Amino acid sequence: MTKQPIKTEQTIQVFKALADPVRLEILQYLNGLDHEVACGEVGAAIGISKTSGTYHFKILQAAGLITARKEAREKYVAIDRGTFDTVVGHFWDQL
Amino acid sequence: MTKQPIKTEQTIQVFKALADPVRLEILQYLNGLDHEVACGEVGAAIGISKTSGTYHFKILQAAGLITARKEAREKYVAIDRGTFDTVVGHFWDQL
DNA sequence: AAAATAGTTCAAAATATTTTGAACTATTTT
DNA sequence: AAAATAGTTCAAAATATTTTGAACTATTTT
Repeated sequence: MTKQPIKTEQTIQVFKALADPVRLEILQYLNGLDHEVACGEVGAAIGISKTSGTYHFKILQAAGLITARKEAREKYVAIDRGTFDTVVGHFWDQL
Repeated sequence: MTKQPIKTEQTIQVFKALADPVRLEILQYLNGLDHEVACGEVGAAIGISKTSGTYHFKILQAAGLITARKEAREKYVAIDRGTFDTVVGHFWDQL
């Protein structure tokens, strides 16, 4: 059971996802909660349009920084700190 | 003597600097060394043009990820792990 | 059944980043 | 003094990211 190396592509995807003020606001909002919330709640809280929300949540999810679960009409999102900790925590080692 | 909060702008600048394959290669090269080297050596090692080097080294330096010192004709660069550790290490705290 | 709600898709426009080459400055070598 | 070397500057072109609005799907409320 040896540790999996992290691919450069994943590292870049995560850093790109983190390198945007809107997405940092989303993460900040989610980080203050200990439960999932609907995308609409986040969007309303930080003042972005639905369309913009769809775009940014997709990037965060693809990077593994949030989890997303669609239930009927709504999509529930929550922060996923594991990806950050893994990718960023091992940055120097496997750079 | 309380810790300084890190501004969102700096966090974004650092993540943006890290979110590029050329710059990751530069950091990887520098990370394997324990001394400064001329920009030209790095550029030759990873196969980029002088112009491209100038562009990327400037971004890395502005983000605080490398130190740069001009001596006569050459510019010597070295990795600066402190910025990464500070900005990224405190990410969740002060998000 | 109609209206409202939550979110998505698509394409166009706006904006930001990266690459490229030519001309340049300053320094070192011949 | 001329040539070579290390890096910079500038502007244009190429590419990537972000924003916007209209039309849409699926679900829930009235």
